[in-house]
This record gives sequence, C-alpha cells and structure tokens, in this order.
Amino acid sequence: MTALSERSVPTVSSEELAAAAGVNSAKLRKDFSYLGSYGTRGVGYDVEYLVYQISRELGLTQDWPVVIVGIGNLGHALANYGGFASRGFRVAALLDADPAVVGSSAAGLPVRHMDELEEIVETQAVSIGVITTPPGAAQQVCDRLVEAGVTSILNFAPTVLTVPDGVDVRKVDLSIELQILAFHEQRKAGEEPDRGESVLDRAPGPVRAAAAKLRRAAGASAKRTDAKAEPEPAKGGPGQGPEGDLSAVMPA
Amino acid sequence: MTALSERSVPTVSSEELAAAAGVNSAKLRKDFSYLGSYGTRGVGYDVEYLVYQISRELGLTQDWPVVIVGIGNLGHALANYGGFASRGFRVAALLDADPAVVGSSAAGLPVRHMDELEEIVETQAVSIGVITTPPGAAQQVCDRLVEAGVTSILNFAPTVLTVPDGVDVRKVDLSIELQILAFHEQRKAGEEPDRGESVLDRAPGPVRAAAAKLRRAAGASAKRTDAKAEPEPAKGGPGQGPEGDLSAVMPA
DNA sequence: TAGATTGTTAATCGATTAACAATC
DNA sequence: TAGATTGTTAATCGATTAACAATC
Repeated sequence: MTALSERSVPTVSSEELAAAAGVNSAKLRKDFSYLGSYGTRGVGYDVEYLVYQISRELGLTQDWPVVIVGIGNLGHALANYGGFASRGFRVAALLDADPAVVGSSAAGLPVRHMDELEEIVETQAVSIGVITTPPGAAQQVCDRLVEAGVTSILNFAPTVLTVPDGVDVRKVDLSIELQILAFHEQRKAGEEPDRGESVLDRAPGPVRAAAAKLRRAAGASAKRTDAKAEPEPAKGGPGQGPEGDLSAVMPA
Repeated sequence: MTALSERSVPTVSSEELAAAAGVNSAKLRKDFSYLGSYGTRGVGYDVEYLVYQISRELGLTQDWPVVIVGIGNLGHALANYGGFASRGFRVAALLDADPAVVGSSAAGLPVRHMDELEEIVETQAVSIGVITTPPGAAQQVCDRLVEAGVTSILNFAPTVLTVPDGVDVRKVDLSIELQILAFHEQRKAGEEPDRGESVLDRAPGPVRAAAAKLRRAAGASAKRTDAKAEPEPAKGGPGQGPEGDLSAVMPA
C-alpha cells in the first residue's frame, strides 16, 4: 500500500492487492470490512484513504513514548533501530541500574538511572516498556514498570514474566526463529534410513499407525520403506514472518 | 518438560502437561502422536524419553554452525546471546565488510572480513546465516550467502529478501512486536466517542453493516450507541508469543 | 447501460476437541 | 481385575473462500 501511495496510484482493487500480498481476495475484502466500508464498488479502494485508515486502526498515527530498560548491546541496538520513529514510537528514555553505564549515551540519548523511571513514566505518559536486561533482573524490572504505570511490556530477556491482569506482555526469543530454521534445515537434509524412524512416522493417523505396527512386528531392524515424497505444506513454506504454533511448521 | 525432568518426575500425563501449557489435552496427544507413539496407556509419557524425542525432532540435538554478517550493536547482541549454545547453535564466524570493524572482537570471537565467507561456509559446513547489516546491504549479503551454500537465512534487516527455491528466509522485525502492543494499548484506552467511528464498526458482518447504514442515514454527527463491551478473544489475550496473522489480533 | 468490483452470504475446508476403544 | 490414560475417530467449531447481489 505504501509503495502504491508513493507511486501515486489512486485506487487499487482487492484482486490486485491480494495478488501482491499472496492472499485470497475474498479474505482481504473481508478483513478490510472489519475496519469499515472503505471501498467503492466497481472502482476499488482509494489508496491514500486506505493507508490512513489502516494506519489509524493500527495506532501508527499516534505518538508512543517507550522506555528501554537495560542498555547492553541489545538495548543499544534497539535505541538505534530505524524502524521505530516511522511507526510512531519515540524513545522517551534509556534506563539502566548499573552506575558504570548510567551517564553514557546511546543513539544520542543519555542513559539514566532506574530510579528516574517513575518520574519519566508519569511526566511523559509512557505506557510501553522494553526490557533488555539480563534474565535475572527482568521480573524485578517488570514489576517496577507495572508499578510505575506501564501497561504494555516487550520482553527480550529469556524469562517468562508474571504480570497482573490488564498488562500485556510480548516475549521475543531470538533463538526461536533460529530453531525454526534449523527444524526446516533438518528436514531438507532428509532423514537417515536407519535412525529408527521412518518418513511414515510423519504421515497422518492411519498410515502412521499401520507403519508403526509393521515396524514393531518386524523388530527394531526394520528398514525405511519406500514412501512417496511428502509435498511441502503451503503454510510451512514461503513467507518470512513468525509462525504462532507448531501446526504451522509440522508436516500435514 | 525440562522443569519436570530437572525435578526427576518420571512420567507425566497428557492431562497434566496440557493443564501446565494451557492447551487441550486431546490436541497435545494428537500433536505428540505426529512424533511417534511415545506414551504408555494407563501410565502417561516418560519424561526423559519425551524430552529427548522432542529435542531430536526439533533439531536441538544437532550442532548448527551459523555465521553472523554485520557486526553492529545487533550483531554484537546476538553473538553474546546466551540462548544459542544450549539449543545447539554455534557461532562459526562473525563477518563484516567494514575494515574498521574487521579485526575487533565480539563475544570472544574475532570479526573477520566478508571475503572469508565462502571458505568458512565450506570448511565448517555452515547452512544457516544471520543478517544484521544495514538494510541497503542485506540483499547483496544474502545473495552471497546463498552462493556460498547457505540454505537458511535469518534476516534482521528491514528488507524483504529474494531468494531462490530451496532457501528458507525468516524475517525478524523488532518493531512489529511493538506495533502489536501499541494496537492493544490503543484498544485498552478505548475509542473517543466522536471520532466518527463506533465500536459497532468492529462487530461481525450483519451488526456492522446495520450500524454503518444507520450512521449514514443519520449523517456524520451520529453518536456512539450503547453497546455491550466486547469480551477479549481468547487468542488475542494471554500468551507471550508472536502472532502470525491479523485474525489473531483483530477482535471477533 | 455494460462492466467492474465491493461487501456479504453460504459452502467448503481444515483445525480443535469430545468421546471412546485399546491397552497398560 | 479395576482404574488410568493413550492414540484415534468422529463431531464440532471456526476460518477460508467461492459465489453473487448490490451498486459504483
């Protein structure tokens, strides 16, 4: 949509957009309909208007002050992250508990002491906090953020946080993405014939059960039987985004 | 599972595990059944055995050498990330094109020049590459990784990469997580009565259509009507993981 | 008016879950 | 044997998509 807007394309049909996005046009129309009735029959969607409406719905037109707590490499990286400003995020403050770090600067902002948290959250109306501390400090920092009035937390520490009702937490685990790649990589490589498993073990119910039964009957030395190559499931294949649950990466 | 293993709990039932994970026990059993028939009726699952089988299936028991290209703050942060080693990931090399960075060290490893890429990939059998370069360099680096033989790429640069068939790409956009938080935050705050929209605009088909029709008939000054508070959909509520598509964050 | 395209319904498809035979 | 619990089937639920009336 942004690309179309930059090329000054005035309108776009659900069919064109769907093709560009790789989704079904009916689904796209239905999704858009949740935002309101912003298209024109026989014409399509006004690009500028739709960009604005989607931006507004997603909260991109608002100013979102955020605090980043824990200014190590990752805190630094996030403070410098280019994508934030354009989406309405503004770094209200960088905070750290380590006196050796406090007073230094990152991305043009001074690193301030944790003790200033409460005042910053209040005066700048901060509702979103980012935790980039070591795992041991994360829950404590989280409690303090919540106490100060923050109601949304983005957690990069490898710790599952406990928060009261009404507070949202999102956890980013950088190694999960690598794990998903490794999982697919492993499948690309193909399984060794005599690792005690068969490709049939991954087939749906009845086939799998039959294969397992056969193998049990034949004893542990049973060889991999000749099976048709399983086609890659549509979901697990393309797309560069995160996948929510196992069913998206597991074979059909 | 790991926690149970550490407490030397010998077996666990699908019911117990499902309760702990907050999922349905039938779904859990069905998911496990894709891995094979690893439970015992009347008893449950052997904890150690299941941990091993799941680890193996996910590729956690393998050694995965990875190269990280682009050693800025984010590259540094990833090189130091603790969660990698325990999941079988090993940083085979840190690479950068900038002579000012080459020769420095991060996480105990020397930063080497991009020109060494091909040799490293070949000699260490690297199949996974991580891109933490500026956006402008990402596609070029990606092409070179693929050319060298890398078949899985984790991309932190805000660029959609084009790769040949058979190569997997996962894109991590750190600001998307913040956007999802901001989206929920906006909804928590509640909508302004006279912003020209109604909570009914978010209701499913017929209700929405009727509301829109009424508002058109009544003109632009129509006020927000009295509507029941919409209950938070199960999917959008708890959980600290990423969500794959809009249907997970949009209201029912 | 004829052609195009939306917004929505109804049909289809797939995922989740209740139920239960198998079996420890 | 009686109780427990798996693995799987069949029923249910929800999401996707084809189809089309509404309408520009």
